[in-house]
Amino acid sequence: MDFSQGVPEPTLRRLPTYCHFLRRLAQDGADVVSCRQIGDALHLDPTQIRKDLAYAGMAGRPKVGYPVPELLAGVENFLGWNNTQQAILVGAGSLGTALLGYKAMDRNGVRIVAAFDTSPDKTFQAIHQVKVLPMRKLVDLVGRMQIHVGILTVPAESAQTVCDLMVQAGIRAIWNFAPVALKVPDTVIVQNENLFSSLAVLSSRLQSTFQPRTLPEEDPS
Amino acid sequence: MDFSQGVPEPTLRRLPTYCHFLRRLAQDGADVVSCRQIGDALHLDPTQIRKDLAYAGMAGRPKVGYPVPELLAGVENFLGWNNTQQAILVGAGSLGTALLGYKAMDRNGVRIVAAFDTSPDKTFQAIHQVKVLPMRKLVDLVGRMQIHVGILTVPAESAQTVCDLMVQAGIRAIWNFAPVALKVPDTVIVQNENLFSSLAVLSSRLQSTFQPRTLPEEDPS
DNA sequence: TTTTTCTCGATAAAAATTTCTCGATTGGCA
DNA sequence: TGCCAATCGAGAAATTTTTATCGAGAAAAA
Repeated sequence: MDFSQGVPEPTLRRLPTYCHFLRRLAQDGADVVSCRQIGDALHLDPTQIRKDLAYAGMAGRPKVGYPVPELLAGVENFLGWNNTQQAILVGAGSLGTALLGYKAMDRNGVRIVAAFDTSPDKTFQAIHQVKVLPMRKLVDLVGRMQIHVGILTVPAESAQTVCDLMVQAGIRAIWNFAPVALKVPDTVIVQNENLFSSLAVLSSRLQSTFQPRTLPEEDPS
Repeated sequence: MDFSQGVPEPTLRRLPTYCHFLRRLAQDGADVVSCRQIGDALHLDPTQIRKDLAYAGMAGRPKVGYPVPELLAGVENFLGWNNTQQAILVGAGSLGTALLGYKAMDRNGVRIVAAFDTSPDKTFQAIHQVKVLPMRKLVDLVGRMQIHVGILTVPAESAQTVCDLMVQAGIRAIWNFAPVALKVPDTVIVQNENLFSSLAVLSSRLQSTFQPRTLPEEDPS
């Protein structure tokens, strides 16, 4: 397996799906699982799954498959989900609030320890048991608690400003929900998440079922 | 340009980003824009942008670029954002609530006209001006209002059941936030959105900056 | 024990996507 | 007018990702 280029992003994106499925399998008490089974359940090609798992360093046994507990632990470990990263969230709007409410976050490698917002209505309140603090506390808290992950759920206009603040505070990785290309030093990782990208794929596909985009064979002019 | 295979998904995912940028340009009163400019702003390759725009059927002029208003209108039209689809949302949890609060949804081709939830605490309330109804009203409302888009923000356990209900009601496209591979007839479009996929890429990358995954050159045993 | 069947692992082929190259077109400027 | 610089558009090349093929290993069945 070629690791020189790092693990492909599509592989990384599929691994959490496997985790979720494996957790359920483990709960049901399954000992082993084959790529075929995973593929059937997840509508994916077994070969691809085998390759993804190989990237994560997992090996199986012919005719048997992979031992479920080891596989789950291995993939979670590979994704860094066993030593949970502490994170801060900036922007306690509706999306920010939703993320604060996600209990599952803990089991997915990230724990939000504090939120920040500019609105005085929100600061010093708690949302889903997480305290919301004013922005001026950010740099100090991040530095003191050695936090590496920042979640950015502010409007597009303020995204770069907040991003700069995060970088200044020592944040190493930013999960960015603002539809903006952030400028950061190349020591900082930015992972963009744009919900509307996904929605665009949907509505574009839906539209083309109504009026298929056909290319004229010959120009009939 | 080859349309026989349809528009590539990566292209579709980038188009909304262009829209967002173009809207700001249009507000600032820019007449024309070149791929270079867009690329600089969005950290993308100009050639790729040119190709994406060509897929959307847009043409520019050498030395000048693309006229901003036409380009914006053209891309929005291509994405089906000018004739907004009505949608229902099922699962008024924290994520569902966040989506209901997204004012921007309207400008992105989808308007949520009703929400559904099993919890009696939530039904017949309104969240962000959208009424929450009990599940039993779903089939009738979808049929009566000729709604084609369903947004699925329920827990994994109930996702397939709700999905079946949507399909039965006549939904043609499902935006699925549950980490489950839904089974649907192949006339129905499913667009999966898994926030944790994105988070996994982030945490995996972050982890490898701490302890790079190196492949041993030679086995030193 | 031998055969059959299933699954992994590695390699190769195919497909999709991104990046590069180059000629053509257009506006600005001397 | 004629040259220069910028940009598009199309095709080629390179890269990445997915899918297919095949041999080997291991359990189950004969």
